[in-house]
Amino acid sequence: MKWSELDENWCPVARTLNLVGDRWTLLILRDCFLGYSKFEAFAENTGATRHILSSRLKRLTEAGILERKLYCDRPKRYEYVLTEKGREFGPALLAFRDWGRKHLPVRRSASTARE
Amino acid sequence: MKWSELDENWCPVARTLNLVGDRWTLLILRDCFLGYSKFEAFAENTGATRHILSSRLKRLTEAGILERKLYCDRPKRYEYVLTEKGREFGPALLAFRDWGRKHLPVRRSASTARE
DNA sequence: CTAATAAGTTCTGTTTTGGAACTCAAAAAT
DNA sequence: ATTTTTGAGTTCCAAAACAGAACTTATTAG
Repeated sequence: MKWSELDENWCPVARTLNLVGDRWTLLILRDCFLGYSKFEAFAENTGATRHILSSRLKRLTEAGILERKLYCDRPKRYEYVLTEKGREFGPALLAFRDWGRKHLPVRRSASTARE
Repeated sequence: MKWSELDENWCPVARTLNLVGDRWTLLILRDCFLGYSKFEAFAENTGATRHILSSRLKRLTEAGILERKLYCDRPKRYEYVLTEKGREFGPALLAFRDWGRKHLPVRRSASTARE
């Protein structure tokens, strides 16, 4: 089955997955909720290659989840910010976070006391 | 970055994605919540190839999200059922469902009145 | 003039995936 | 008694996606 055929799937979970259900896309959205908006920041925080980042940001923008805004005119520089539609995806990420906190604790070396 | 390096990621969202953050895995879990448990049912409902299904079920089982149970002795037949850990993933899927219902309505041909 | 920064694009080699066919064991149908 | 069917996978190959690094473009800073 081609992934794109899920567009018209009767199941709203499947339709959602078709759009944002891949590894990097969800990490990019996490970054957005953490307040990041720049290409370089996404690259650094998610670990995605610039290649993939580029394709995912394009998709999220076309889907109206992110908006590509000019924040510097010369030279042209763009950033990506959540739209209302994108912000409403927050609960899904919180559910992931909560489940991960509870079921996938990280054995933390003393030096990395974050989270 | 290798995906497996996310195992020890400081971010619980990233750790969760490492385990279940791919297309087919989440559809399989959806099926589990809908009450399906058989290999053939997953194959039919998700549209995943048997190849991928096999690998994802293995991963979910090893992670303690599903349990592989013998339900027929001769011939040997196994089914996959959610563990408590797996059931607690429900809220995440509900969040996906809700977002999909709201933001990705399907233009429905009269014949497919479901959902 | 040279280097640095930001946001990408291009290139190449490795992985993962899609799709179909095949296996195995036992039961049901002809 | 053979053939077909069922369920749960495994194997094979071509096609698609991905990782990593290098390159581009525009402009400012040293």
